[in-house]
Amino acid sequence: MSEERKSLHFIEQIIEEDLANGMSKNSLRFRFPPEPNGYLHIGHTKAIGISFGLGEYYNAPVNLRFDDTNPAKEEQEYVDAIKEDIAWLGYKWDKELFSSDYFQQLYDWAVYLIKEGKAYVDSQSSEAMAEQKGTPTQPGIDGPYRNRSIEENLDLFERMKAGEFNEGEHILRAKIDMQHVNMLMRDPIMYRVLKKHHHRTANDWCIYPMYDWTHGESDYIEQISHSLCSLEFKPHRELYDWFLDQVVDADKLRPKQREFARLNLSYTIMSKRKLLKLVEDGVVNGWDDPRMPTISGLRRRGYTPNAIRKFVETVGVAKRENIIDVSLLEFCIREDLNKTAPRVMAVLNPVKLVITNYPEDKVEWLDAENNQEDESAGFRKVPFSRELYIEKEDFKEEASNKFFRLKLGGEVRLKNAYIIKAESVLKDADGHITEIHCTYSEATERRIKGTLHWVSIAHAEKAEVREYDRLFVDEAPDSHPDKDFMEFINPKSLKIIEAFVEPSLKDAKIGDRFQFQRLGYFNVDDDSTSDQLVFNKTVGLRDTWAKVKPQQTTNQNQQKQPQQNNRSAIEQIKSYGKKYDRLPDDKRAEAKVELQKLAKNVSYDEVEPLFNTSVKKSGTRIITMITLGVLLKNGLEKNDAINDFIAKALEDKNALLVEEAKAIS
RNA sequence: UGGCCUAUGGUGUAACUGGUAACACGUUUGUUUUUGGUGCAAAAGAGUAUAGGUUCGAGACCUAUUGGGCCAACCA
Repeated sequence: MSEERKSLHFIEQIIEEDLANGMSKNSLRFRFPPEPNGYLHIGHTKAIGISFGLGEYYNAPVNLRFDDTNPAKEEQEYVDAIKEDIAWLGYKWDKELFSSDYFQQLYDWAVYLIKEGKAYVDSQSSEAMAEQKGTPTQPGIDGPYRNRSIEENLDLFERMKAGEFNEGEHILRAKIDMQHVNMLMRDPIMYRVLKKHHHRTANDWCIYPMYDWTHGESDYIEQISHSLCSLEFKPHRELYDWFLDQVVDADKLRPKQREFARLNLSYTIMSKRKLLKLVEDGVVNGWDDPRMPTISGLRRRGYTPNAIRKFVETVGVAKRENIIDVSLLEFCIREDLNKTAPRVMAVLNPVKLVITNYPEDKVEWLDAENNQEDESAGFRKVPFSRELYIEKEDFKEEASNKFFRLKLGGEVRLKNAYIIKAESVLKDADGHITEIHCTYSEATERRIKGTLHWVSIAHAEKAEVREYDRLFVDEAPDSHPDKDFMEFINPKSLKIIEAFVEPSLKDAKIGDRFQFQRLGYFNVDDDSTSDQLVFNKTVGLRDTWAKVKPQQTTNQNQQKQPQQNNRSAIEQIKSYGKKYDRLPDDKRAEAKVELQKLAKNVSYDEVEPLFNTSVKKSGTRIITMITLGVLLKNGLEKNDAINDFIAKALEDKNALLVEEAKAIS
């Protein structure tokens, strides 16, 4: 009946509008333009998801364009890695292109601009140019070379291209306006001399175009309809349009740049430069370290393309700064893996358990369900014997009845096997438990509260398990102006464990994903070999028990109060105004106390404007009255404005207001 | 001493373009369960930064204020 209309995000709305205004659906075309100077990270997946997602939604082509205009930083290795990552995410690009494909066209256009008197060669030092450029609040001034003749500019530019000059001697600038309010419009640089080998054009060029000169023109050459980028490029739009104005043909499609807020994830960083530092300083073991927020890191960690795509879809597209909680990412991967990952038993922190009434040489191969979420997953056999490992955490000699696990005299179910009862323990000289002695019962139909996972010691495979914690201990490590992000590195982000896993895992292949029951999701790491299994912990299961038991620190998201502490007292008082008269009695009393405290830090000048508050906003008038009361008590003299305000309040319909007014009249 | 962008539960996004705030995560509770997982059900949590205005009616429009972000690389 009611067609479920998916609400469109603002970029889709812009496109819909363009379509409605006559743009053909066939001319829709997008692009994703990474610079091949590093690996793609989770932040890029948002940009990828938007452009490629739009391509899928409108059935329009999406180009993959490498923005390779700075040979000093770019390498083929990164080109290859980026392609691998995008393909892994499951997106298909239409054409693979490079900005360097357009170097000749860009050069020709630059010559044209010079001939039109819209570009010139500047021969000053970068310092001198920076000085003339002014600041955001101060206009720039024209440089001495700004009015060189067209002939001289043409000659110089040609010689720049021919390699006659060293880096830094000359540059080509657009001639726009040195007084422009937008810094980027103050004669931006179009070309610089760079005597560097380029990963694709080798030594064909020794002048390279700058981003602004390249990007819009490349979009135009490719006939990109909507060029989407992150918010920090907003000021570039004006220049993007200016450069386009110089070359566009009215018959051809003119690209539009639009900007969205980039993705930020709590407890991590997204800057390529900073990620590179983590790699170079050996904080992590490479770009694909499972702790890295790179796509390759997440892949190695065991994340699935589906989960990442779901995540990007869930965070949405808007224009305000955001920090998304990692718990959302974790939710997405759990949701996916829960449906697909085979269940398996592994013990990470073992303690030996002996079933005293089970024959010593007996072995049973029991049926275990592979995945109860997936009927087709079937069953496997797991070996059961007299001596097992269970998790240390799953046994306590004594515990409250909130503890559903094994305790002396208590019963518990062994997953896929029998019910056991703990009878006694053996301890070493230090009092550590070395063995738990139990008896078992084959009557498994009974209701039993706890179920434990286990492995048979004789049959278990040893495996290395790598457990990861977040890389940073701060929610936003690179947002502190006075502190370096490296200060927040979590020294315990990697924990290597010798674990025991059930024998069916012997044949696990690199990349295989499992749920270790009751523990979490794990995948087989690239380092795994035929004699040594290595697992990464992708993410733990949701663990409501962990919240109940006394937590020893770790970085729990401590509930932070709405940070109004740094807001001024009057601002805080005002925020009470909205709700004050709707508060229940007890809360209102508390609020009043708080208000009176805040009022001590408020001056009369701050309160007076509130006297004009419209009659219908009684809450604001009440809090104003209370604040005023405090001021009067502290020696403020009544004046006409105050008397007026009180007099009006006394006649008001609102009983609370009348009451407060009476109190100080 | 500027310009541009932005402001909705703890977090992220919605609100059919002006009709009284919804969805997801997170949290809590109940239930199911041979995973303290999953599933199912429910609850709490914002009155939309502040003030003024337009309007019968504003989260949405206008004005001012406040907070946050971006802009001065021969980087992208």
